[in-house]
Amino acid sequence: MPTAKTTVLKGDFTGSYEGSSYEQHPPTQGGEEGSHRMGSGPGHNVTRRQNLAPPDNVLNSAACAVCGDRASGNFFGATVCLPCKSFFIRCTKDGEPAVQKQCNGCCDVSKELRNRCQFCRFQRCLLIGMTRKEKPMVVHAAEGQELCRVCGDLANGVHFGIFTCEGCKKFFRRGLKEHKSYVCRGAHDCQLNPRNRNNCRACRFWKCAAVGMSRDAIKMGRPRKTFFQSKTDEDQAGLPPSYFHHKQSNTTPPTQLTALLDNKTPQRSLNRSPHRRSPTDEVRYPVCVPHLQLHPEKPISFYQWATRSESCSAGLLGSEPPCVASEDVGRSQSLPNVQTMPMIVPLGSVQSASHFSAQIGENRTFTSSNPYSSLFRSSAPAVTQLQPLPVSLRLNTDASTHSVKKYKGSKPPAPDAPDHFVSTRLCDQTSWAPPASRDFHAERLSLMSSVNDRVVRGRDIDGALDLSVRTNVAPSRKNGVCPPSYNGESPRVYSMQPCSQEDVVSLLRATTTTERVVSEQGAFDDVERGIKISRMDSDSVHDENTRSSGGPGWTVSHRPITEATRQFVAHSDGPEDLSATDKLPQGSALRQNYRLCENVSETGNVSLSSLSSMHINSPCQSYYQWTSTKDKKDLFEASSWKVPTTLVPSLHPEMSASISLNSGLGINRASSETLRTEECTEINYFDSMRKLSRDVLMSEHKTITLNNQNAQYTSEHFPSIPQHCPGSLRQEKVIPSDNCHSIPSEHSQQLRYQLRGEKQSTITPRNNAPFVKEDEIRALNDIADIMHAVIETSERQKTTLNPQETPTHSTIQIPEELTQTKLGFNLVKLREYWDKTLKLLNVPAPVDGDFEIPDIFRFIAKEDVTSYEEIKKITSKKLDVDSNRPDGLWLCREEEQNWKCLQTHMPRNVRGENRFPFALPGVAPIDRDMTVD
DNA sequence: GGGAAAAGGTCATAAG
DNA sequence: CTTATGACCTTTTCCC
Repeated sequence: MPTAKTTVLKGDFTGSYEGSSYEQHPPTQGGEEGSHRMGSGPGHNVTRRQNLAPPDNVLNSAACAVCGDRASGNFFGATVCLPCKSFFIRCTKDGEPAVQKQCNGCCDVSKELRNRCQFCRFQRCLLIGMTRKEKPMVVHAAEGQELCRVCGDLANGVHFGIFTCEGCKKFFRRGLKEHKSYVCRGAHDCQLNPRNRNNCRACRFWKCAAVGMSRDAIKMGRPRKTFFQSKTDEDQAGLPPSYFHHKQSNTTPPTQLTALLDNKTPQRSLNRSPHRRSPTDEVRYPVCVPHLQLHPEKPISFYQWATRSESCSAGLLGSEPPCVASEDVGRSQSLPNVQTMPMIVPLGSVQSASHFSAQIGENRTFTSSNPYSSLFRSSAPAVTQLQPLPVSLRLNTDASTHSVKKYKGSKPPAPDAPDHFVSTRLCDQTSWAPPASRDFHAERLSLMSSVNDRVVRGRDIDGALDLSVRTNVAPSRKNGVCPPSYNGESPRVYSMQPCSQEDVVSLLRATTTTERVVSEQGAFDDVERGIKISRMDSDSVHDENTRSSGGPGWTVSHRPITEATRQFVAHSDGPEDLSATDKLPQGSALRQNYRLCENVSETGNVSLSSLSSMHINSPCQSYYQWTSTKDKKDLFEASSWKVPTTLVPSLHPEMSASISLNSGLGINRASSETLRTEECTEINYFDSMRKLSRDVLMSEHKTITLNNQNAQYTSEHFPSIPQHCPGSLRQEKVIPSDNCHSIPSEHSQQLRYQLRGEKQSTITPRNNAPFVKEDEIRALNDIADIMHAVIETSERQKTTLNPQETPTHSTIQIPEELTQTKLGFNLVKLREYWDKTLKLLNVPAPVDGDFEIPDIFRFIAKEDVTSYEEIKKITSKKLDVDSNRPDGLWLCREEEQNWKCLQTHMPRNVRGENRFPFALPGVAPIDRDMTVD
């Protein structure tokens, strides 16, 4: 029988906490930690609200008690208009209002004059009784009552195995259900109480998990009678205390659980191992303790708890990766003992976590913060000698376009918009329609020309233009407002050119917008859009149909997976089952390494570009261990985007310091080299490329990038590598050091196999690879030869030029035809270009059809391959040309799908606590009201 | 099958 | 206008 619905009187807070044992506390002054506060819904009213709402006709005719304008309803305890409601919200948003008295206190606050004096208007609000009712910070439970283990509010039962209030129950359930990935804007140490529990969802969810809420702990139905009857005091020690209220008085001494939760000294011994429990001492309810769920037969560790599917799916571990390897791995003698690995737990949980760790026989240390995150600070002395860091940031143009569109909240470009991936950033900022007054072609030519001298340095080993050529900072921010440094005239290009801190911050803001969307809306919305802001610590977007390149923070990528990719991965040393990463602990280094394996483009090329550029030039490798927003913030503050000159003594002002190589032929193959300024010539550049390519292929120990989460593993198995060797071990190539060594990939492979529970056959990851090493070497040699030919051509051109007109830092111009094509990658034009090159080199060119550059170079050295048809046959790749594309030239089917996806998915307006930005050094926070009406 | 308890659903509401 | 929240309500699950 449904009960009659009650109508709630808006703003009626009377009766809150009536009948409860809450203590009424006056509101705190100045607010509590964190000024951010989510809409907390009816949470401020605890008792069921009465049907006290006046009839609509009464309300409609009522006047605002503040200004006399027509009231819109009852808000904050008074009948007021919307402007006054908003005014009151603004005044009380961050604690006490900041309005100062600058009058005699008798100003007219009528409708017409209400904006004249904020002080008097706010006084009027207070006078009529407007108030924000909040829950008390501390709640005391009466007899028989339990407090919520998460926030301390009154619990109304056991939810997910733990006594919680209704709100936390619902909150936790939502978190699990909706795959939310919350971000703490603080230090993951937000204190939770009934009043501020909505301030930080990340910490609230962490707390929920930390106290043991879990789907595994769900106990449906009626508890067994024997559950209460067969327990001795000792056996009851670890049980939720409320269960004993059914059988005994509430004077039960503190149990292990309550003692830990309340930080009291338990009266019973805490050293009993759960292993000692008699099998007859059946505990039907999982005993939930902080970080551990003890089970009589099979105690599980915090790690096991943390890596349960729900914990992972909820993104719990993504925000602060607490572990590096699995328990199974830990049992191997040849692998690190995870029992002793430091484990990261939420702040305030160290003691209890350590306690229970010891209780079940673990000898593990716990820390509340990433012990590695501060490593870069330990090398801070060099910060005294700083020079601006020529950061090379990359944004995929198409992805940044996505970003803009999403954030702008405007429609995607019209289907007939030409060159949408490029031109949208040049489009009208609100309609996405190409303005008739603008010549896109000319603009792009101008853009390309402006960076032409740098573009050549972005040319990849395979001759393709580096993606960063087409990188720009999207004129982001909502409603078309651009980042502060964006002048609105032409797209700012961040492409192999020095960026100022302001530029970086601008880019950061532009991209973080999307990141926030990703983290807030969850992975699966964005999978549909095929967008991700990659973070090495985040797997928020993960779907078998989408791959994103892992990047140091800001790589925006869109990379659909094709069957060809799967095949490639299957025949490489990557995992056969791409979805296998789901089985790995989220946020763990292993998973990240796995993702490197997945970092395969639709061309079958393994992209290591995300590992190549930025982090090498960064003052430390900490980009790879960004585990939270705070980490990023700290990194900003510590590095100030400068690099110790002692580390990079002679950076080329434009070229950055590193040259990296994507082998394109397999994972775990990368090499890099630093060029000094005087060495930064094209010849040296390509010589280095050639050298690197051979190094990559010839090296017995394929370098594998490990981040600091692997430091523990590294130190145990490679004692010569200091544990504090920051970040990527490939750093050895940048900062030569006797202390840094590369990691044989076999070990990584070994880990993978063990983690997957598979038998490791032979550690020859390339056994099934389609090419043998010699082929690759020849192919890369040919590539290098091609590049040399290009250089020679350029040199010949240079000699014909007037020396005074010769560019000082570049002589190779982008072929004009490339600049006129979509992203410079029009296949027809590109093929023409390459045909010329190949002809120059007297290399058989493909005869027909579309082609993919990597394939060309992969097979070019195979003597038995004489036509592109054979190449296609071997690679089994198909490039579908579809006339439905606006310009009639789909690159592939995925592009078409993306295009259609783009059209069907509208961006969402996102609010909430994850709203960017946090304060960045030296830059004023973004004005959230920065809108264009 | 009844009872008990928690999971799960609904929707008014605060807040922006 | 959107969103998150949580008090209340309904359904599910399990024990007796």
